[in-house]
Amino acid sequence: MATIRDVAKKAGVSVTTVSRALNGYSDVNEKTREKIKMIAQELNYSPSLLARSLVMKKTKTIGLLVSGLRIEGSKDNFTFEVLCGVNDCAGELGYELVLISTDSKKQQEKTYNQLCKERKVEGVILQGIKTDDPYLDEVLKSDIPCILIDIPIESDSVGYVTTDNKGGAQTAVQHLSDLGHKHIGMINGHSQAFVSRERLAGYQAALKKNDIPFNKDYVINGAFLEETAEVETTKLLKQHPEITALFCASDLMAMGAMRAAKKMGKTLPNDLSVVGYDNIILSAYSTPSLTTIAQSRYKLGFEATTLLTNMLEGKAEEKNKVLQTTFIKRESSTENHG
Amino acid sequence: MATIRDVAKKAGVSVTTVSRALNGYSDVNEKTREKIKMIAQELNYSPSLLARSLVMKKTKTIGLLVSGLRIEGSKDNFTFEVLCGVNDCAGELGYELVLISTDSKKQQEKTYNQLCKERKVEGVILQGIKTDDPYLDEVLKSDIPCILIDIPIESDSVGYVTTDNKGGAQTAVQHLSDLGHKHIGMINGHSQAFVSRERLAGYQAALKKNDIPFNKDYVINGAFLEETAEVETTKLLKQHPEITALFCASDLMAMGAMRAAKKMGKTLPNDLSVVGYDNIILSAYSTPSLTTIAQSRYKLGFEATTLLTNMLEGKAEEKNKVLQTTFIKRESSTENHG
DNA sequence: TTGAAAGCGCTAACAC
DNA sequence: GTGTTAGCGCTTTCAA
Repeated sequence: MATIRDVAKKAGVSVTTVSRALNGYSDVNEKTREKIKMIAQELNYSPSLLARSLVMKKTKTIGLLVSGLRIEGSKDNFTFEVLCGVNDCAGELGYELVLISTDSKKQQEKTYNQLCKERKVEGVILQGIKTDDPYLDEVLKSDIPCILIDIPIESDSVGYVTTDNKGGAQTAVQHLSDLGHKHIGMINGHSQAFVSRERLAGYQAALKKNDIPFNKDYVINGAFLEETAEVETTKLLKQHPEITALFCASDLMAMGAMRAAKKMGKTLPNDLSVVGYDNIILSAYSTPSLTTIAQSRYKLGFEATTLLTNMLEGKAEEKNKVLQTTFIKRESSTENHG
Repeated sequence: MATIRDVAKKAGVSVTTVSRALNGYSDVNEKTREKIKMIAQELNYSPSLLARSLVMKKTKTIGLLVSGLRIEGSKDNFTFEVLCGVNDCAGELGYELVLISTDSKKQQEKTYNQLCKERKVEGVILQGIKTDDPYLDEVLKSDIPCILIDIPIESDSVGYVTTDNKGGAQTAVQHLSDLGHKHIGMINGHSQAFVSRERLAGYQAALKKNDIPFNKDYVINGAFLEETAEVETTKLLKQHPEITALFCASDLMAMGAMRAAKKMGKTLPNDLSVVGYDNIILSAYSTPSLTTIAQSRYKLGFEATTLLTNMLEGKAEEKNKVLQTTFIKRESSTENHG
């Protein structure tokens, strides 16, 4: 591995000059610069980002900290699409990206701060964390700039990006109401998710607006899991056969819910209208295809990175961003025939 | 940020001792070690991996170099699942993971060697690269240890991991033949993919074994894209209405092929049997669900990492691994009714 | 069992 | 314009 010294020696100049030449400083003779560039190329030299970071105390690196990076994630692709967004934005802005994944086991070994300081990431984007995760406290106490995805908390060093979950949910339920449904159930995620609370609020708001009384027995948790949603939906529909429509807090749970309904002998969407949330790939391919609220995970990642780098570079802008959702009508919702 | 010096000062010892104490060397008084550990914790000290790597000339970091990390990848999840496998294995073995993504634009700016040397990755896993990509030459010339995914090339510093593509394809086509199909088309990927060549070989082998003549007009390329496959399938089926079965080199293309058939008024699987390759999530949810050859992208990533770290640690083992596939029967294939 | 000193590859004051 | 020097935070000889 050629170092800066090798280049300097061969060019007959000092390492300083090489450094300056290669980094585009103006106070260096153009001829010298050319020569140095030539030699650098000859020697196949590339500067060590390590050494540079050490002396500059800047790594130009951000970390994407994912809690629970698991293969199951491929069903909704949340993490992957966020990653794409982060990667694209970071790339554009010249930041390196390191992927930090943790799970409860790892978290016992290393604190959030350790994880970040070790690798000298300048800032962090946090995805997939529950509101009762101990890391969240650490994040808020830490002075490492951080953007939370889908957790609307803000502090000096912490911002967030999320979508208009309440609005999205409201749109979904309004749609069902517009179709004439009066008995609308909800399959929510879990209480440790902000988005679940918001989506529930949206559900309630829509009911209220349409003078439909809120019945708490109509709302169950599916843990954002397809299987759990299937099981819970079966229970719900058995207990409340008057339900003709379901709003699910995720498309994946909607898949489970639809399967449950089918297994009970219901015909979709005639016997049961279902609206999901997310617009995952599957939702366009299922039978019936799923009416849903689309949110762009990619944008979530991209905007998170924009916010984070703004923070890092001291640009005094907003530290949070709320993205809008889009309603997508497909086959799984239809007029109330009940 | 507390440094090793801060700890040393507070503990009243030299930095050398702190280093030794914290890194578990035996030649340090246990009492001193305890004291140092205490103080380190107090100061919230975590050693700078940067500085350590610089002096040790070891980063314990591997890079996952992905060519074309794009949101479209969420349809087949190839990259994501490989990433999960790499991440899990790297985590187990104590390696850091950096994600390096390139595209043709970036490649003009930086060579493969630059990309890797800059970040001081000790080894690389390469995914998503075509056989005519200029990076591939560089990889083979470079002395940076590298594992290629799905490109069976080996050299001193290069190994690979792939699946038994020929065998998988053969199984798929044998299945169609067993169902009585005589006119079996193939939607292949593109010629710049080794897997395409292998799968074609498997297709031909199965035909031969069953005394079905090979007709090159029956094989078309769908570029591994759903839309292209749809367009090309339409042409193929119009030109050769005698075809009753299709083997597709990817599930995604199988989706396109099925859509094409449906649009032509065919009933699936009665008018046309389709077998895919990959076992992506979608294949279980489509209508009809897709018979396919399953390959584990996760294992691909995991095994790649195992091979790579073995190389890095000088363990003289095989530098390649071929994983087996699994045949998965679903609804899209049935007996020849033609 | 501990410490002093050198050095990893680089950048940045400060001279000249 | 260019070189000298110091130092980023750490590990590792070599002495003591």
